[in-house]
Amino acid sequence: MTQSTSPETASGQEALPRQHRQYTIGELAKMFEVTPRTIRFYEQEGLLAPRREGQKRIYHEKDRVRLKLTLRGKRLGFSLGEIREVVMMYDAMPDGNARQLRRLLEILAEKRANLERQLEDIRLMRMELDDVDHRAREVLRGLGHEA
Amino acid sequence: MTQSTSPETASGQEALPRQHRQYTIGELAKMFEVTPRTIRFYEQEGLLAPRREGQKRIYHEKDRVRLKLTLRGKRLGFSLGEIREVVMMYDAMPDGNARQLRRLLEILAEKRANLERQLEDIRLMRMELDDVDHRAREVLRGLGHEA
DNA sequence: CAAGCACTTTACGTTAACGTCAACCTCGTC
DNA sequence: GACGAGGTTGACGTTAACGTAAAGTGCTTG
Repeated sequence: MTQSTSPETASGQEALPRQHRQYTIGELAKMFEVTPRTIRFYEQEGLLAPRREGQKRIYHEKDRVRLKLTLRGKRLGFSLGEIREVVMMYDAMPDGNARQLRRLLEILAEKRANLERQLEDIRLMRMELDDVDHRAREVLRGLGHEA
Repeated sequence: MTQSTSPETASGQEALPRQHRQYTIGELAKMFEVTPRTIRFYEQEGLLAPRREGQKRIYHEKDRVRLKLTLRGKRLGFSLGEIREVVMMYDAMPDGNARQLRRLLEILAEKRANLERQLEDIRLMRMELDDVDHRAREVLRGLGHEA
């Protein structure tokens, strides 16, 4: 179940030249287990900018990667706004002026600091989980022996 | 600035026996850089249960630790509900029945899995930040030389 | 051609996690 | 005894990140 879109979708795609692969909104949605609504929302927030073919949105590799990064950022607790900051500046880099670039470096430093703190938080949280786990198991053992 | 409450607050506390330390809501708030409102909200959500002295809330070490854990959980993206699940079950452990304990172990496993994924996310995110960083620096160097 | 499916826009609804404001107590102190 | 610094309880406001429902477009399939 949940076929996902890895096996050729039995449409007109054979040994696709890779990189030119296109996706519909529904395909991307299944791929990442989000709803189309979410994807449209990210577009509205300036995180994606798929081409249009008539009305319909057409997504390419670049869009897919962006979505992937966006979701990863979300899992790490970044807001869509923060994610946009980095992603957009990254795109604007080649012709970016010095001020923009420095600003980008600043943001990156912030993010990195954030990640480091999260690492520490995870370390601590793990220890506490271990602790609770041990206690729970011990109590369970106790229950087993007494009954 | 931001005196925080580490130095004796010049009240009636001298060489405090540690552990019996009490806190007002405002003290805790400053300590953790949250507002009193936030702390009251956490209480309302069942995450804290300070004693009362008349009207006023009095917090002890245990409450402080709980708040600390709660905020750490938040930084890791857990919802208050999730945090409550673990914290409350932890408190109910000693006299917990087997089913409850097993349920607790389940939850812990979930949380741990979550943390592992976050670790991986952080690893990847770091690499990408490094990448963007390098590119930005290079572009900056280029700008310096040409002008 | 009618039905069904995937897509579209528009717009209002929802939830979590607080912020903000009003109106009130209760100290110590000037 | 007025006052300011903290504390208290409502109660309503706000923001982010979507969910959900309505109403329409376009293809292809029985």
